[in-house]
Amino acid sequence: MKQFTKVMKALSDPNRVKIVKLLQQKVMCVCELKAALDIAQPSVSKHLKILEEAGLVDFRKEGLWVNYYLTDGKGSPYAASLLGNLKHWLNENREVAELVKRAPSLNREEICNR
Amino acid sequence: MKQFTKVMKALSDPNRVKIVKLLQQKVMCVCELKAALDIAQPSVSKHLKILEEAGLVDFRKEGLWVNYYLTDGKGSPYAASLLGNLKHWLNENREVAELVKRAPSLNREEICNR
DNA sequence: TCCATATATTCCTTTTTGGCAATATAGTAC
DNA sequence: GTACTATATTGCCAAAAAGGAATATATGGA
Repeated sequence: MKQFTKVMKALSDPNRVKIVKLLQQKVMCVCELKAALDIAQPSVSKHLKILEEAGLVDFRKEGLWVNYYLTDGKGSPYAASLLGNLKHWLNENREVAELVKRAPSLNREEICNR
Repeated sequence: MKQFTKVMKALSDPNRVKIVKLLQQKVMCVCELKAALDIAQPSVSKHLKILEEAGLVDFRKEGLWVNYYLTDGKGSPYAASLLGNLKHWLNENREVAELVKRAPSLNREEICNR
């Protein structure tokens, strides 16, 4: 039950849903997500932790950067199912569409360190 | 986006998930759900309203009773998908299994009015 | 070693949520 | 009309959650 409600709660926040939609495009570090969402860095970190604990995202440390990516859902059938559905859900949403369109042009070297 | 997060939020609370699992068994009134969940009546009503606004449940007034049932999901593709998945999800959960097992023996005439 | 950078954690504030008691509303029976 | 019952709404409190500023940690380079 807890495993299920964690996935639901993780996806009940718009910024976390946006993070998922962004990570569908490419692996991203915290400061790229911060730039895309325009919220404070600690908020991004906190959201990512919630998504991670729900089994929706995972990360790899690479140098100074921490690269986040969507899981394959192996850790949670609920996460797997929702991630699958979210591949096509919300693509027509204006806000999401704009975020996603801008995602490829995000460049961490330009964005971070300011 | 709001339509989606509403469904997620509605299903992020254990008592609301239990209500869905109970309504999979049969149409139930508020006091039956109150008895099954062992929480106060206003809490049940509030949970039901949240589920209703997410498009997960609907109701029919019949005399004094208000009978709640799961929607067919026509109102929301997200609700439809989750309701579909919840037909098989969580059936192995101990708490849910016990609730579901007891659901058929709930008798509103006996339970209410006390 | 010291400095700079990317991220995580802590702390605090504001908002939201879940719970219940009390009250209001709606329907039924008399 | 009154009395009774099922449910909804209101009001309040405590706990949880989201936000950000400040601080701590970790890594890389001089």
